[in-house]
Amino acid sequence: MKTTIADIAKLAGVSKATVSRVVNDRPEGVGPGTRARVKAVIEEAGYSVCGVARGLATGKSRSVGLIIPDIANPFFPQLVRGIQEALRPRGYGLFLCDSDRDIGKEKEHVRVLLEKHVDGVILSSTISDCDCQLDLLDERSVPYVLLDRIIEARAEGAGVYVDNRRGALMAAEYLLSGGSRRLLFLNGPADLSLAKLRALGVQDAFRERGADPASILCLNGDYSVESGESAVDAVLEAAGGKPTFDAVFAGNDMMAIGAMRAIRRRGIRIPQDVEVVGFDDVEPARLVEPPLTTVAQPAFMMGRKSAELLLCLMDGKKPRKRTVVMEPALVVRATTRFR
Amino acid sequence: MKTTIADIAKLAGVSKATVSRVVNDRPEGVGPGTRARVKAVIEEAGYSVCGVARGLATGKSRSVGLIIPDIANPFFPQLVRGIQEALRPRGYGLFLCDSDRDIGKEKEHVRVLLEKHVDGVILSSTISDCDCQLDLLDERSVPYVLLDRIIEARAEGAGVYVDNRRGALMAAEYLLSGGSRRLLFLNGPADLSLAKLRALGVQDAFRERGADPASILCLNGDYSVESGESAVDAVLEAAGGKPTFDAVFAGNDMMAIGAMRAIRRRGIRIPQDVEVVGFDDVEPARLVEPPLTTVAQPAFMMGRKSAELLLCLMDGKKPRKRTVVMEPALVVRATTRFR
DNA sequence: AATTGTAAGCGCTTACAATT
DNA sequence: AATTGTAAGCGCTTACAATT
Repeated sequence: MKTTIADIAKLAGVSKATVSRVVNDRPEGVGPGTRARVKAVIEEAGYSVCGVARGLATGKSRSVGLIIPDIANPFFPQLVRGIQEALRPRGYGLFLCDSDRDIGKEKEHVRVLLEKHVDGVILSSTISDCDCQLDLLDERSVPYVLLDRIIEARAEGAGVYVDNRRGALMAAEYLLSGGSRRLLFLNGPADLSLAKLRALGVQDAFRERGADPASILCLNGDYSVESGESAVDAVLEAAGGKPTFDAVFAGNDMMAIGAMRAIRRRGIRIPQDVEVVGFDDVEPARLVEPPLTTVAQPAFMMGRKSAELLLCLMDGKKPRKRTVVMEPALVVRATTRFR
Repeated sequence: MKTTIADIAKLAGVSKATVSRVVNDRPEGVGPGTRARVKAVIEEAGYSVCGVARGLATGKSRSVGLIIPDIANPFFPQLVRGIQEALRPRGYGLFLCDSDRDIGKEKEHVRVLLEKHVDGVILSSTISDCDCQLDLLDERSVPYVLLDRIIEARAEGAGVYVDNRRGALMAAEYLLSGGSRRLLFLNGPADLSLAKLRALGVQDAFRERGADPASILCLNGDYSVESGESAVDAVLEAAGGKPTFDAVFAGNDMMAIGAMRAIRRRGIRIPQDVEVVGFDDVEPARLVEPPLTTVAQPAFMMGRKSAELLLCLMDGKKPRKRTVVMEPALVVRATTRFR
């Protein structure tokens, strides 16, 4: 049977209030002798506080929810690791919710998290033009921070992102600098804000170089290897197997890897005939042949920052910056030619 | 401000008990007219039950904890997906805990989960010869199921595993059948029960073929690409760059991929000079060059099964089988020669 | 018998009072 | 002023009683 604070109180010969004070390490309000005695009894009895009773009394559950589109995409586990790193020392639990790229499930997850009375939510939303799930959070004034995926109606809200426009610009510029001109831009879903920003970044690079942005062949995938592979395959098929492009820039590494497969299957050489650049720098990027040149995101740091920001919000403090934008970095490997 | 069951009761002109009954869909005990009226009021007010108050009243939190060694290892996200699939329809929340391959953190996570009053725990432990974390669970009679990682002292307890011995046997047998005789067995950590079972499986295969199990060169890695790469590199270095083995069987795909890198860097050909077989069949396995032959684990199914088993235990029912062992399957790709 | 309400209780926290 | 205790309250569920 479980021990409660009342049992400890009786065993130590003090009131429940006193036990509560030592359990919560309140510096004021308990004499040193009493504190030691109560601590000994707690240790002895193997008592640990009941979080749900405490939660009901304080209105805080010491848990947060994380909603992501797809835990199988290796970018997200890094986010999770960063979040855990920030949360663990504070004793917060993390509810993981995979929305499976389905906005309906995402909303459902928000509802469940609300029932669980999480103190805050970190959201990497599956689409950028819907904020109804955030309305639910606002109604209950549950703080949240957006992570990786901007939601356009809340762009000014708390969030942690990479500078997507700049990351895409870096990739496109690098490709242009190597002489590539006919770009196949394999972007993510068109309605995603980060995809739009990256499209702008690619156009920036073209304009800077005096190249025509209208010449960019832009396709959309869903961030899976298959979507990248089939999109590029369709383009090659339509052109009779000859590449109508000399460079591919993909919205993530998995699609880039898919593109590489479609390209190499046709006997087209990477990087001699076609250069390829990805985005994210997940582990598979450096394992494929040839190793993938990509725009790295500091995923672990982004996760950690988002949790720190949320912690700050949950403490009722004003963060110095509500929106933090992190720097991408081009990692040159072997799917691009030597410059 | 938040609406409570008392607010709804007042608005609908009924007692809290009645509201509670309709919220929980108790078939008996509420007249159809009342039920409809209360439902309308709930809808109108946007009320949702407070899980923590309910949890205190019922002693159930409708949440479970999952502890895994490393979410960045692509095998585990599949487990997570399977678990979520089983949990979501029942409205259970999932606390994700990454032990970071550290038994100390693992124990700490159990303590935190106990404070959160989870109704059950799924544990993929980082070592096999310690069950002190399970003692904590037993003391509070919190049901748990072991997943993927057996803990030897509780081998008879609820658990979901793949048939590791048989999986290893299949891999070794396939290598022997192709004529490979000098095996480098790149196993996982030696104290892991599943690693011991796989070692037995490899020996079984050798004995069946009349080969000498003592001839197996066995090394241990930590399931990372780096550990596989450096282990094989050290062996090659010691032998002056010439392979002293004609086949590698690795304890997971990531180590197999590391081994491939070390091998190819020396100009040794796969599969002509050395065959390689992995374990797990995670996504990177089919993306590397050449695509990796591997022993597939039904990770998604294993996750789902473990959650179903836990659900069963939490409902206080006796599961038909406390231990479920799933079948591995050899997936032949291109790191082994054509048979 | 079906419907509805009363009231206690789940295990904590914390404002306030009482004691030293 | 520092230490300790009293008692109410957090928002539910549910056994039991009361009503129709």
